[in-house]
Amino acid sequence: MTLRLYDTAARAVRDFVPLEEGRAGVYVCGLTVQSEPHVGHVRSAVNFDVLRRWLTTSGYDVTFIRNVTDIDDKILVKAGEQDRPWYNLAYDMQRELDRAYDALHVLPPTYEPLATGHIPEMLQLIEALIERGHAYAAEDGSGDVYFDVQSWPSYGELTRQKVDDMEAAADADPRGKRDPRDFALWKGHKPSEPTTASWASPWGRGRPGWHIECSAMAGKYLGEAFDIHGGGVDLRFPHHENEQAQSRAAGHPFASYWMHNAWITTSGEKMSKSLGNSLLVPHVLERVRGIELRFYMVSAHYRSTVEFSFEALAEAAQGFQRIEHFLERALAAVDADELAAVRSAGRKLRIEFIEAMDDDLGTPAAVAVIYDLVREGNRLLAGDPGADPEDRLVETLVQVELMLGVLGLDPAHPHWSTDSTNDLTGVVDALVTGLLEQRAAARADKDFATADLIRDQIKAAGVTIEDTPTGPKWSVE
RNA sequence: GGUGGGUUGGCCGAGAGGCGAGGCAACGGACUGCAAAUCCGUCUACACGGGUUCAAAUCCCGUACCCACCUCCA
Repeated sequence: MTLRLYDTAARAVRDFVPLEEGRAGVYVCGLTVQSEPHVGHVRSAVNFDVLRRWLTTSGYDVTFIRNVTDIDDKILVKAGEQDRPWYNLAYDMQRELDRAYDALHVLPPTYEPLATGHIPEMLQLIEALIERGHAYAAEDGSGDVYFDVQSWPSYGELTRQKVDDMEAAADADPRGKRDPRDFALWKGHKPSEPTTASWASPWGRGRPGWHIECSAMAGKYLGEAFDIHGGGVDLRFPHHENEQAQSRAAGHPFASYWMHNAWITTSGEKMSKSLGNSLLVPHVLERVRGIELRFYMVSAHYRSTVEFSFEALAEAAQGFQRIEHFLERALAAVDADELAAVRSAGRKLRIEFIEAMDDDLGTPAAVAVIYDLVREGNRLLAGDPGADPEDRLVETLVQVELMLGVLGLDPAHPHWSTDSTNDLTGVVDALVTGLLEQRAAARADKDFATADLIRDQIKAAGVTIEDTPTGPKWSVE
């Protein structure tokens, strides 16, 4: 069984064959840090985090690069509107983004390059393109440098478009362009823009075009040829098409596989920045925990559009809590030494889970495998004692832990430890325990009215009581 | 105009020629003093119209509606 991935360029699921055995180089387009991240942005990060984790689990030595675009038109415009330096805005938003990634346990990439830190690499690439006759400096003195689309016959190959069918850029102030579809590699400095947003180049001061950044950074950290390039569907054109064109025109084979995650939509439409604050990550995290939001995203396939709703999110959270609940109960029921022994013995993942993940990261099917095991485990917990050899429960528990871990969803992982608990646990425990003792006394006297009253009061405070064979347990809702 | 994707049960969400994905909700049962949690069971769906096939949600043709990209976008 080998890993198969959907390759946008081939428009088909293909066996993953790395350039170098045992290693995988992945480049994912990160964000332009111009505003706070919403759930859609984070979906991409979660999807590719799952890819990264699965590659690692499968034994690959993964180099995972995700960039930050920290200079571009919008950053300059927004910073201008807010009357602050553009680099301050970009840095602020970058930190917001980091917080959002962290809240969803998106692992830090191997390295996260900034566009502004790689100007020399970009200039080098642009010069190579000019030498090879695939780029030219505008003759209007603007200092712009463009990629010459007509000079590269396979332009459009990634998205199967013919140059002649493409609509010319509407903004096309044709200026120094030879063809309206030519795109900027380098943008000459404009007097209206801050000088801090410009760098010296053979064509005068200026700043890089968007597409060249990724080509330069991918090349620097992954080499001229690497395995997987990812990003959101919208990036296929023009961004990824242009990246590929300019990299290949410069003589670099570039990416072997192209992967694109689908959107999270609202009301059937793409989530755009004009939607306001309701879907910003911190806002959504007021309603559910980070691990629940991650579970919601992982429950859908990365290439399927997800219609976001708080109802669906709450449902997912509900479902996840059932898994967590099983974990808690099993952990309490199982012999600690035996558990430790089984854990350290290094169990293999269930074949159904592996097959699901190998099939183009079939996380929905993988989650279904987890639920099947949770049910199995619950049955063992509920059922005929004596009939069950306890090690089956231990095995089931460890399997569930393993699978959740692969998906970045193990609630026991230290990363999530601040998520649900807080310093008041001890205080609440003392209070609730006192009340539970009163309830127990009432129940012993068959005074159920009083017992239920106490339970209702506790519940009203947001604490749920569960009677177990070993006595009542409480948990905060 | 060109390109890519979608329409699945009350809801979410997989699958991609034959074996009832899974979850949430609801209902019935077991358990419980009653609950909660858990288990068992019920709810047999694939936009529409044709076609291919022993067999179609899945393939083919057509229709309708929706979304995305071709301008910044995860």
